[in-house]
Amino acid sequence: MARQAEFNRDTVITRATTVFWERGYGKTSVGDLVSATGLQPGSLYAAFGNKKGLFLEVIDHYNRGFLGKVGALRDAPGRSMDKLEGLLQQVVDDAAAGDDERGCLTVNALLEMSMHDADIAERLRGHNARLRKAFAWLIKDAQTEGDIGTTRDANELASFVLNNLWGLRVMCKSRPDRASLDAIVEGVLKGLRSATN
Amino acid sequence: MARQAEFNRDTVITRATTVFWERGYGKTSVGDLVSATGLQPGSLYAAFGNKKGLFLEVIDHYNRGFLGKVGALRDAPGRSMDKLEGLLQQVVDDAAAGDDERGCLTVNALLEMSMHDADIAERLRGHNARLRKAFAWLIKDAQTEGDIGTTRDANELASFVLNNLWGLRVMCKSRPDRASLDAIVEGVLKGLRSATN
DNA sequence: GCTAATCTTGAATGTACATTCAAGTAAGGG
DNA sequence: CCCTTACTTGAATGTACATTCAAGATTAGC
Repeated sequence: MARQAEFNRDTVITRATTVFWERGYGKTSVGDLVSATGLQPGSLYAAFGNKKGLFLEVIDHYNRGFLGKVGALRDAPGRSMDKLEGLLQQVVDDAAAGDDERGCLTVNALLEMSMHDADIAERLRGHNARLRKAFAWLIKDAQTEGDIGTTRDANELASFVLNNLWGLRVMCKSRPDRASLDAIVEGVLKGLRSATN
Repeated sequence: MARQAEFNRDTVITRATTVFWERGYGKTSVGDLVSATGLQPGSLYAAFGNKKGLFLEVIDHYNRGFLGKVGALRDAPGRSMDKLEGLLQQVVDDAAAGDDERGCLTVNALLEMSMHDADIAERLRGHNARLRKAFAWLIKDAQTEGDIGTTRDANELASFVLNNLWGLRVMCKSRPDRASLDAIVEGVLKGLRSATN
């Protein structure tokens, strides 16, 4: 009965993600998005409402991805403590390689936007809460496996881990040395483990 | 031989700090700065070159302040380990009060600008390095006082502490609960202390 | 009280931007 | 093959902004 859209929504979101991630929200112009996605302003606005609408979908998509990764890790075989270490190590590797000066889209967005846009702030806070819960599950597993003591609450320990993850996402912006990054991972693991008793 | 300036440079910088801190660099217009400082565009440009020049002076001023605080702490009486805990606790108190959703001007600026402006990025990296050194001195003191083991390098442990400080500056943007914040401080202290042996 | 030097004022300049909209284009049912 | 419905195009709109500049104001030495 009507003409069908020529673009694929996921492809557009993925391409928009790259631009927002590299430039931040404020510095990304609609023109940049037009170039990156191949959609003209009219189509972009018809599909996403406005720049902010597209951005919200972008951060949702991004967080679903990361959350999925942590969830999948939980189902994978191996000790949970090793999985946690592996996750941190991966962030450290990216930071050390200098590839990832972009940091984390969520952290970038949180710092840039939370004071200025209540909708974006709320969305990001929700994502953070879900991510913490995912880490808490992993920590609970490590507690039942005996690698972390049960005297401390898993949710609170998850906040400690998350805090260091966010820290690393800030650190990577100032090209830190490898030894320091390794010391951070070591510090986190000791901070977790020493609750064993 | 010539007319003298009517404004006080430090006052202008302090007022500009407030605006940049609340709004970020990109969202702060020169108009905002004109309102906040009382200087007209012409005077502002004569005194600081441009918006970026003023911002550079603002972050220098801000960091001198924080660095001075850590330096003064070192000369104060008491155990260094307690001083470190006190510093973290202060950030936690601010975050828990919800006063300080502004976070840290340096962290905000690092995330907003490091990818887009090499001058600002370099300046901030320098400040970070100096801050880490200040923490390393405090940790060295704690090592000689016997509260932290000497098997691990003080600079690397300082990175771990700094990492958590940066993390807290991100955390405070999503209104975290008190218990989690306390758990973070506890995690850092255990991560440091467990090196004692 | 004149001159030279500097500061202050605020309107003007030019650019970049988010968003809108009217005209053109495809697709499928009748 | 026509009509309805929806998508696409890209120029137009209006606003917000960083920076400049010419005209006026203030100081200190002479």
